[in-house]
Amino acid sequence: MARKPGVTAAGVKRRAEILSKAETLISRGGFHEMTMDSIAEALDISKSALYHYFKQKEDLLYAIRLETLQSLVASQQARMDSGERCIDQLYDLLREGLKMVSQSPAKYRAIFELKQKMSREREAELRDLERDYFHMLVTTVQGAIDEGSLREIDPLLFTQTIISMVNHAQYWFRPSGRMSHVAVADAFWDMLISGVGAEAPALAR
Amino acid sequence: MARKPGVTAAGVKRRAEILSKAETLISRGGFHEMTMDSIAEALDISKSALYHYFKQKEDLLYAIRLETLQSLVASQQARMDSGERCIDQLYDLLREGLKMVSQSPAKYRAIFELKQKMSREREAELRDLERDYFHMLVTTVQGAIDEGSLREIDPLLFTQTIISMVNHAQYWFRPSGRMSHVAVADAFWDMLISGVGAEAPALAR
Amino acid sequence: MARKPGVTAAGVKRRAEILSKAETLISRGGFHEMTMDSIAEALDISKSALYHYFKQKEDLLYAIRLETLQSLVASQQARMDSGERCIDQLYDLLREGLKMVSQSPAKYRAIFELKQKMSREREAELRDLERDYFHMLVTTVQGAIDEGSLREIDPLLFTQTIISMVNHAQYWFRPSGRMSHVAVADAFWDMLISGVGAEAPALAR
Amino acid sequence: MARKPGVTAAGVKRRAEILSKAETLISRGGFHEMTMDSIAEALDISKSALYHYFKQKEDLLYAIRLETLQSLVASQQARMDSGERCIDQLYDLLREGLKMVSQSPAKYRAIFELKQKMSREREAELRDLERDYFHMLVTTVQGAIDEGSLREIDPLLFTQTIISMVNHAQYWFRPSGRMSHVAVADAFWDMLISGVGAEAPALAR
DNA sequence: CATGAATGAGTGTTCATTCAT
DNA sequence: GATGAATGAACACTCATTCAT
Repeated sequence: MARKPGVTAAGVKRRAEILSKAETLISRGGFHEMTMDSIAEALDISKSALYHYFKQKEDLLYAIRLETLQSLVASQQARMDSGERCIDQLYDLLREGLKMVSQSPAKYRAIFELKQKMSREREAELRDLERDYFHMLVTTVQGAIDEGSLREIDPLLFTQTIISMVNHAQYWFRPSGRMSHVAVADAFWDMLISGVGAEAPALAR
Repeated sequence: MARKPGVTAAGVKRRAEILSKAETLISRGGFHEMTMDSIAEALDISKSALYHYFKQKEDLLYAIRLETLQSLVASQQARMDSGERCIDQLYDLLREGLKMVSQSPAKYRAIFELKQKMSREREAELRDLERDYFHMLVTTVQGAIDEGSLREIDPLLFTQTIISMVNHAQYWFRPSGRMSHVAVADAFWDMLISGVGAEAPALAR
Repeated sequence: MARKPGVTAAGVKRRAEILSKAETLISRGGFHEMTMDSIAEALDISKSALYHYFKQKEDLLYAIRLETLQSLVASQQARMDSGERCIDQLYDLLREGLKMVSQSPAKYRAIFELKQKMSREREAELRDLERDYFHMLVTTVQGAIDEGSLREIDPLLFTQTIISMVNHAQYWFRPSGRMSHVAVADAFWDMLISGVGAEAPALAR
Repeated sequence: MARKPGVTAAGVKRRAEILSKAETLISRGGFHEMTMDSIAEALDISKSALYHYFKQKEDLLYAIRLETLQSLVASQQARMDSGERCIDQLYDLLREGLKMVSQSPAKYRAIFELKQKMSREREAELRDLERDYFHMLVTTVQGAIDEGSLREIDPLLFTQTIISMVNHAQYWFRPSGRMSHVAVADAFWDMLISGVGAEAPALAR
């Protein structure tokens, strides 16, 4: 795990501050804007102090991705444990996802753009976690099919569709725009569930 | 004018080689992995030769984004001029987009992740081009509604949905996977048009 | 504050070494000959170590000019506080100036040729210091007039004359030459005070 | 001599344009601002064309210094041939010098700051020319002493004094200031000839 | 725990110069 | 004569990382 044990209370706090600042720096300017120097300067501590808590830059990246993924997994687990219908869980996922993207794009960048520069083992570990998360979602989609809420579609592709919508929102959604994130979620959901075709689905192909 | 590049046939070729190599480097590793050094080394030319064709790194980025956007605009324009039904144009867009993403992810990174580090004017110029492209798509969606192929949905959100699907595919689609890009396009299209809800749309909300 | 330089005794020493070496390099070859590389190499330290003490080349230039100006101001202040007659202070200024120019031309280059390439604020700050120094000299000249040692001449022009003599000496004076710097100062002083005209000043105009 | 023969009339003109532009670039920004690139760009010709007329940067510098010195020598020679009294020639020298410095500081920078980076022979050649010029001035000063216009002073030091005044003026004189260059010349001249001491020369030393 | 000192490998960029056409 | 192509050496500056105290 390679984490410095936050023995002191102050130490634990510091560690959290560092992680938080790192995320902030990633959120504006992306991956390469987050330098050890900039973190140290922003927190007004010495670079050496930084290396006390994270002995490599990779450790920081790893911690961010790990915690983000774990929180995603935890939220979904909570939904799955809630007894809600699967179809409702999926709607919640979409809405909460859009909320998160609009509030802290860094989180999503962390997941999708930080994959580089990590040691084999850690990369594998995180990839597994991601896979676990993806499987949870797919399972929920399958559950929605089984419970009769969704028709017989490809569960993987539908999962990717939801993720696409959420993830891509970071590039266009503005909280100050004409629609709230809830309104967007509802509109997306309506299109997904009912389809966009006219009555007689005179579709190409 | 005393300008440099692309007067000689050899020069034109070199410029193209550089651009192509730059795209390749962006496609694996993203923005910061494309260094002037790495391009020069990969093409086995001196860095100074590089600077003969592009006076700044930014110029390279600009050229890539510009040419990519222009080709996207041109394809869509071609579709709009073809006399095809709008709904069919949209399907083509989805399929061609997935094909492009799967074949050269760099193109899409170029559009969505290269936006930083550009001078005001150029950023504005590209943003306008992007807006133009987006408007073309929205217009086509509206056309599909008007021609009776799509029901009355929000044209902007549906456009974003298609773009999301295409763009996000760079993160998960593998040409060697179980489905071809055409199969994915068809499956996506089916979900979008017919909706994913079961008969009795006993949906949440 | 997390600032770097000059906390350790060793650090203070290094900083001084760097400044000194920078002055030396400026003295032979002027502004552009003083490169960060050449300083680092001459001191046998890494360039990064240099940047530990001075974050920009400009900072080095600034430090040199600042310290030089401050020492000039301090010397003149000392003379003004000494109770000496103003006329004697001016002679001292001339003699000390010639001494300084002959011993370390870099100091004077620093003042008169390093003005470029500095940020607005710093340039302004140094310009103010220069102005202060100039005003001190002018005040002393005026004092010499008031005390009856000089006739009613333009104080500014006479101040410029003294500065001219001192500054230009860097281009011709050699300590190994036929006259010592004291002899030069005396000869200059004699010409200035008594004038160079013959008895009957049969001057042009 | 190494000059490209300006065979064509257009060629001669080009050469002059280049020299002129080079001087302009030196005048603002000093020696290192004059790059072969900047000259070529400013004149809208290719760098290769530049190298047609001056095959090294040094040739340009040499040409500038040479022509400047030659024109200085020529002016002084003209004065010496004019039959004017030596003392009047010296006044003219001061006034013309101040005029030149105020109008084109580049000329003076060329003389005093361009000395570096020149091959042995050329440096020697120019140094000789400078020496010749200096000797002409010294001779004129001696002539003024001999003709009874100046008292018995050190001719070399007085010559340096005049040069100092002229040369240093580039650092403080502004044509738009309170005094014209003629007024400055007159004031300098008055101080020099009559001296600045009060009646009873109760001077230090 | 924390700091300042120090480093090596880049990273974008400039510049004088050469050469084939 | 003139141009575009190409180069190598420098240059200011950055960044992740190590170490003694």
